[in-house]
Amino acid sequence: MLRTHTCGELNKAHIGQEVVLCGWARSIRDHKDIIFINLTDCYGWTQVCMTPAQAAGINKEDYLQIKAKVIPRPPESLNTKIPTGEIEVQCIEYTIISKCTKELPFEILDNLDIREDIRLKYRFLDIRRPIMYSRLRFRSRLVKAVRQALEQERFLEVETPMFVRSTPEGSRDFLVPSRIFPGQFYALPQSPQLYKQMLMIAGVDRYYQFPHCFRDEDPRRERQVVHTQIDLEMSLVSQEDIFNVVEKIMYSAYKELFGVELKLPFPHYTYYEVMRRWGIDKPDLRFGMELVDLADAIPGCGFSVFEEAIAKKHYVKGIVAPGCAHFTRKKLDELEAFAKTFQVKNLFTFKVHNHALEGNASKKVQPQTLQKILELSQAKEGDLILVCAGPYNFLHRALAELRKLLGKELNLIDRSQLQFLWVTDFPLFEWDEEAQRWAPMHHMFTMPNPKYLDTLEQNPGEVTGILYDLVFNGVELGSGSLRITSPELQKRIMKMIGMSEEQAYARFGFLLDAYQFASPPHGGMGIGLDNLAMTLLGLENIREVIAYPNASNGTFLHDGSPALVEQDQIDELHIAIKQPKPEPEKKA
RNA sequence: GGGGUCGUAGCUCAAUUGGUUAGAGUCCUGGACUGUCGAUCCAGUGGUUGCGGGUUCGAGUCCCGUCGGCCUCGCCA
Repeated sequence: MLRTHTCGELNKAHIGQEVVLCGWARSIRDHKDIIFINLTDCYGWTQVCMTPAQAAGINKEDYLQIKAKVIPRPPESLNTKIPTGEIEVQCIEYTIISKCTKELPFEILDNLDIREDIRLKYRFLDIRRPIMYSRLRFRSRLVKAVRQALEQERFLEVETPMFVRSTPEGSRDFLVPSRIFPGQFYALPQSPQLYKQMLMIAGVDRYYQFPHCFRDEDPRRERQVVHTQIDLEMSLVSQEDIFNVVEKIMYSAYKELFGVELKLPFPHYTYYEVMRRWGIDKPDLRFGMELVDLADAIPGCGFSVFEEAIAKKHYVKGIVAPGCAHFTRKKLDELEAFAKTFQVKNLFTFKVHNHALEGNASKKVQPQTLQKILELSQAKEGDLILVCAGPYNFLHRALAELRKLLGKELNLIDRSQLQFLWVTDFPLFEWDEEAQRWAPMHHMFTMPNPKYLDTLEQNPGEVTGILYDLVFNGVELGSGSLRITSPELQKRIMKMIGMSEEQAYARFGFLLDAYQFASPPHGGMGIGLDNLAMTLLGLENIREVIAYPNASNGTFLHDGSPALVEQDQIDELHIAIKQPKPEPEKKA
């Protein structure tokens, strides 16, 4: 090794020793007769003292190897903020191993406020910042804790293919053209789903992996085109068995990372219960403001918007914003505009004033209705009631987002709480308006709840699956299901979503075949690792926990991909590039 | 694909109603200074105002287009 110690480990015990340290010169403080340099590596930093003659020619971020003697600091110069703060090292001799010859695009500081694309382009400098290194380390420890918990439970780590058959269902595939077979393509896996199922058929019994998953969809704050999962699958299990294992994983992670012992088991709620009470399948239970169903107040209310909603079997529901009756017209307009981004057509507000309701819609409904709304909502003096009328999905989404927004703005969230929960019994299908057919909510290999087995086809919308999500503080960490292992049942499901047997075999023949060779019943779960790391750190940008993330347009700024390639390479792949037509020149 | 917002020195920002030579902090360079620790003090370098058009006597500022960042809706079994 070119060093005897790291820059973070020297302390009083080393005083008098001669050591060799390597690191970057992060801060150079010249006091004429003595020069201080913070020699830094990812483990910390050590103050190096140099004479003016020695320090000549050293620039910030030069990479140095320093032979030095460990000496105590003068009592008035102790630095209690860092572990090495009781000592410093007196430079004996040094080598500049590598010069920093360019001006830094930004300073290597933890509290940095610059455009993110610059950080992404110079990611190697960004990661030199201690806060970024600590996030990578956090993630590494998280993976280690999860792995330990899984190994403890006799899971076997198995890698699944990175080149797979394209499955046009679900999200868009990334495709890789075949050189050897013109016109044929590999796909990068959206998830290892089918391959882990086949591992169960293979008798692996308990599988896990931290696979990369590729989805060619527009990225988001909490989403990447390439993300990492904690993926697992188990044979011979009930839903509860999987919950147990995942709870152990989360327990292990919390213990390792925060020294906190989570309370197990996590509570369970059904999908329809969380939708009814919080309007969303991943509710944040750290604060109240549950949705209130106002349907009972509507008959005879005199307001056509409400009455028509009920007549159409839509909903009229609301939430109570505590102490918000003072909101200005402008603020209420903002809330309405916010709600409308979620495709509801209206938002009505009622202020509780002198134990009566006032507000934009209060004159449109009968007085007895107002009284009923007040009772149903249990709103108190000074509260604001926000009411929406509309179809199930849009209405619940809008109210849930309003609840989330107000919970944040009104500071209602108790940040000391760790609200894990399981959401179970999701519907198996959802109606695809565009395609005019039923589509699987999760994926088509999900086991329906047994009680619907005889009547699947009669009312697909009511069928629930053995299908569950793990939710934490309003964030969906992962989802999973028990799988269909019967080829007959699988065929029925495929037929229900409008897939002919021919199509099914063309796409999934390998899996359907496999299930004809006898399979143990099995199920599993996938948890988004990036998302989990971000959430546990309380961050809101997934790129902060990924070494080389993509920017929000899906490009990678650290190496400039995607990029053009040589025509030869394209020719070898037997493909032609169809350039978008250039815009016609505008007349002057 | 839609909407919002931003783009001025390496970085973070300012620049009055469209009006003189586009400023400040920081970084960098040089100098001063026995103890700093994101040192301090002094001086200096540093600009195609993202790019292309247009309006105007005059554009960082107004208009059109375009490119890029971030957020968001759609999308994401």
